[in-house]
Amino acid sequence: MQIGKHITIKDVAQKAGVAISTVSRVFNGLDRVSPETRAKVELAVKELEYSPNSRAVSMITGHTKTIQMLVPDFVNDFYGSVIQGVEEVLRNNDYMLMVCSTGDSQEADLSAYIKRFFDVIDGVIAIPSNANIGNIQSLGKPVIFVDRAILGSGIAAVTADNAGGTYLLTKELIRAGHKKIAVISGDMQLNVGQQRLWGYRCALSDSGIAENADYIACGAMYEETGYRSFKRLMQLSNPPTGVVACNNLICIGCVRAAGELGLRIGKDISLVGFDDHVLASIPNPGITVVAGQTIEMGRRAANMILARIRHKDIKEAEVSMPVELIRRNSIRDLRASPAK
Amino acid sequence: MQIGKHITIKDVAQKAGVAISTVSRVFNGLDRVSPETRAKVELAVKELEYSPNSRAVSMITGHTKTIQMLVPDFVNDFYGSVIQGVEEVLRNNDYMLMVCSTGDSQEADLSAYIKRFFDVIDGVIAIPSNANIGNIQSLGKPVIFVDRAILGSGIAAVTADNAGGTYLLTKELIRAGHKKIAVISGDMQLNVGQQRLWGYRCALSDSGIAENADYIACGAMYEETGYRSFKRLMQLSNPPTGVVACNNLICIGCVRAAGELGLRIGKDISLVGFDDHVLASIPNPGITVVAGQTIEMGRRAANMILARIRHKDIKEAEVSMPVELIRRNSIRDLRASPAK
DNA sequence: CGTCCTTCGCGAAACGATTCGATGATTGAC
DNA sequence: GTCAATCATCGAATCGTTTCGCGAAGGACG
Repeated sequence: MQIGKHITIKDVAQKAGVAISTVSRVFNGLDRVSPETRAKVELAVKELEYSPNSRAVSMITGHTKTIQMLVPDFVNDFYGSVIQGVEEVLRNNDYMLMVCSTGDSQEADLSAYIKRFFDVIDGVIAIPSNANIGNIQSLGKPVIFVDRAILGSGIAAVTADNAGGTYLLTKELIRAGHKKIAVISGDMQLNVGQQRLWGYRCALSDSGIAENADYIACGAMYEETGYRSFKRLMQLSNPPTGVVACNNLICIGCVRAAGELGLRIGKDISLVGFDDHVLASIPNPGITVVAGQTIEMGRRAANMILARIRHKDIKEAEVSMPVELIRRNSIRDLRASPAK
Repeated sequence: MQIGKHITIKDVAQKAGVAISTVSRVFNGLDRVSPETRAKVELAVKELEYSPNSRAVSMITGHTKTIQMLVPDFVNDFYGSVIQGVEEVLRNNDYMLMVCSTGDSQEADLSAYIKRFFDVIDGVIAIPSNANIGNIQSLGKPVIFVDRAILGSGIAAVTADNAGGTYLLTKELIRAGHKKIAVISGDMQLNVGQQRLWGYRCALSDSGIAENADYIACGAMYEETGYRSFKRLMQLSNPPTGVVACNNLICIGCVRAAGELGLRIGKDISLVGFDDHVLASIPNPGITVVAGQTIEMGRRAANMILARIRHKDIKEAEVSMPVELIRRNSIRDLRASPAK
């Protein structure tokens, strides 16, 4: 309608014939206002289509109703799901979501990103890409990690049941008669990498299978890691018959490598993965995975940060979300027919 | 460090022994300041680690250095790529990115989302999910559409060469000897749906192939549409031998349906798609697609909005980005061996 | 030596809201 | 009828900046 100036509280006050402070009081409703005055003001507000300028409000009140979210990138749809959950909750609570990608770089310092926009945010939700978080907790604003936690950082996190997930996955291979099982995991500085490897180890030792150092590959949680490690594993003189891929990207890398090597998944090689994704869900052959509720993880994180903003004294808590095994056709049953 | 109050310009002024306005001037460097004074101030700024409060700045200057981005959702990695490009440019220009998902709903009114945060943004970049854009251009802030344009809305847009893409795709099928070619496209209200269908039609008529109404399916650009339409097409008494899927999701739906029907892509049925995605790029069999530079589209849009913020008088312009054909193995060559 | 002009720095107003203490009107009790 | 208490409303200060107008100092010139 009007391209020019925006309606201010002053305009409303003038139109309603009351003081500025009175208009403010009918909005924030702390103090009592007589019914007639309130009616006059509300009429003016409606006619003028007034809504308070949030910048001005935040100067006084100190809060901006904005949460900053830091993710490694936006292209991985796993991160996308988390953002989706966060944004949903925030929107319903009249908060805004500011996003920032930190990139893959191992040196990216999270606290630098936060400092940059420090004065316009009330809190931070981050998916850290490394353990380099600077003096994040001294910033004085609530921070929550999602998907990955940083051990000993004292920062609350919402994660998947990492160890439980790879345990299930590995057990599934063992149940089908596999003994030579490899794992491809990520950075050991992050809990995801550590815990997912740990679940694999537990499953092995529970079943009395000895670990083989050659079968353990660690890198970063990227497709490249999966691709390279898979090829290396297959070139071993005594290659594994089953592979546990510790995230969606690694799994995709494995599939790509298998394709190039002419290995049929579910027949020549068995593959299971952490996190569900399109490639795994299409029955060709369809890959057995454990899947967490990624959107729900985002929702939880958002609710946690909101709670911390409202009540400053909430202490750290780690939320671990259950994962579910989705059986598909990527495991060859070695009990039926002997290994090739 | 200090949990309590933040450092203000006042603290800097006091420490440097100058007036507040002087500090401001060394920051904004419009007016001249003597070298010694400047040095004193800069020292104080460094020691105190001062940075101006952007809320206060924006109260005066009127701009917030924040762009709002509206997307249907965050899970589709196509949208993710666009966001990635936008965010990259914005970050490098010291702008912030606020995101909001509008959902799939056909009634979602874009201008309502914008109004909600109107006073904290300088401009809007949107991927509209329908043609219901309200009185968006009367808002008085620059708006750019990405991926999809709305015909006759008078709003600038960055899109892929839609017609050109499906033209290439369809031609590729024709070149391999296909004559019975179906297309699955999206909403005809949006230019994507229209133009992609148009490219298919042009390719057909250029090659003297008559259109068959049964072979044209329109829905929404979702997996469900691809899945259903593909199944319907295959149940026709005279089914097509080739299918053009007009976006990544539709293509995924087709692959899923083909799998369920036991049809092998590249053998029993030929499939080509608009937009690249993981499923298409894995050689199993690998799907021929046309791919736009999605991240680049986001970058362009961001640069356009920045330009419009700085120079208010830029008039509308439609940017169409070229697409590239990526040949893989999803087309059966009918010239070599007769159709089964 | 006085005047004028330039340069540098200061103080105050303004942006749009919240909030607290003050004011004036109304009411109730004695 | 007087005084105190209550209630609705108002005005002013405040948040942290930018920006404009003005004054002081100092150099150039007649």
